[in-house]
Amino acid sequence: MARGKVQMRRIENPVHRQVTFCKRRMGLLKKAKELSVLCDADIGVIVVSPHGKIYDLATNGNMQGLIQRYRGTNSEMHGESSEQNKTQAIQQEVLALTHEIELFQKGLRYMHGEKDINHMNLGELQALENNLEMWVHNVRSQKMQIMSMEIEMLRNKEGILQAANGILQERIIEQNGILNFGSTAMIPHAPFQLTMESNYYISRQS
Amino acid sequence: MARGKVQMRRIENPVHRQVTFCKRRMGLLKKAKELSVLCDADIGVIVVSPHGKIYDLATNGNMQGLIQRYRGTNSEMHGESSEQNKTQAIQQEVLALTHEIELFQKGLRYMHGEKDINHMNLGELQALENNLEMWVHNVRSQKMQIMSMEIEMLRNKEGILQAANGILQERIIEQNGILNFGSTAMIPHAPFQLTMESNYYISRQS
DNA sequence: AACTATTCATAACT
DNA sequence: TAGTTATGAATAGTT
Repeated sequence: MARGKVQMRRIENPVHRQVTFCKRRMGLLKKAKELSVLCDADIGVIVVSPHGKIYDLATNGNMQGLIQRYRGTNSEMHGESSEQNKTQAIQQEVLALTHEIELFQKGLRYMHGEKDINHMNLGELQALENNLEMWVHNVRSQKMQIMSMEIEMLRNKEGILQAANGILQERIIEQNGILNFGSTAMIPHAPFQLTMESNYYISRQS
Repeated sequence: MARGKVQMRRIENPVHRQVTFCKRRMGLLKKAKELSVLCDADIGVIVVSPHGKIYDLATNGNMQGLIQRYRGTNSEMHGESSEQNKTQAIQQEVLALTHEIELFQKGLRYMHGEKDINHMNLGELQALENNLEMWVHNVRSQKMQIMSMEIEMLRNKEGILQAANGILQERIIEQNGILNFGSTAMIPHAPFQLTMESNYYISRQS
């Protein structure tokens, strides 16, 4: 927000990230307090740093009570027959999270092949991220290169055949002249039509 | 903060207070999201309006897991522990699954570009999954199809030219016979060599 | 940690 | 309720 617009993505430089974390965390908590005072609202903020350190703010000084209220509205299962219901709810949560993980696995499966992403740490994932960009690019250029070579080879062959064709026609005309044949109409032209647009498909792909 | 400095105390005018609550609440949640993205932090915000309405944000999409972690560090504040003891194993499982999801999110981050995967719901993730599979497949088959058409066209052309070549050579031989020329050695064969392996590059890519 | 040049958030207004 | 604008606040990059 100053000295240049900031991109809304993870700050890669660890020092910058740490400094920004400090500054913005303070700003966030300040904003929360202000909102609480100005509008008489009850606010809780929990911030977990990348290293697992927890910072929190509860404007009424009681985060537990806030969490109670939160859980109360989001899963009307607090209070009465607490234990069994809570266990059930948490089990459902486990189910939901497991399902979510399966979705992620599907999303990732196509790109990591044999390696089990479950056993990759953050560093490996970062490396994977970098490698994938190159991977996609390399596979495509490899395929492109192979097919381009094939096309070039076929075009060369086409050129050779055209030249041969021309020479042969010339020779026939020449021989026709020697024989004093009245016409060259016997030489079929239609099958030798070579004016089709070779670059049509290639140019369309750009 | 605009059009005059605001006093940091409860806004008495109910209308002003409600408007400010709306605006600042949105601002607070935005700031929380930004901090989460920029610094790779995990943030939960709970806002309870004066009328008891609850607004919340969990940057990892899972407030429960966040609360679990929060309680983990402040467990001594939790009072009666029978409940927690009986569900502790499951809660830890939730924690582990939440962490696992975070890893997947990081692994996936490279491919969604601008969109913040932290704020995508399951439906959006499902759509992303489907789209990615189609995306990779479509781009590749599109390119493959175009180049295959080009190759096929060139091969057809090659076939036509070969046929033409054959016919022309026949005709020359025939005419040579008519002319009673001693040999056909004048017809150059080398440039017409057609035995090179057309499928070499194509077969290599499989 | 302190300092600005900028961008951002928002109070008042429409 | 939503949109605009003048102004104060937050903060990114720098020292």
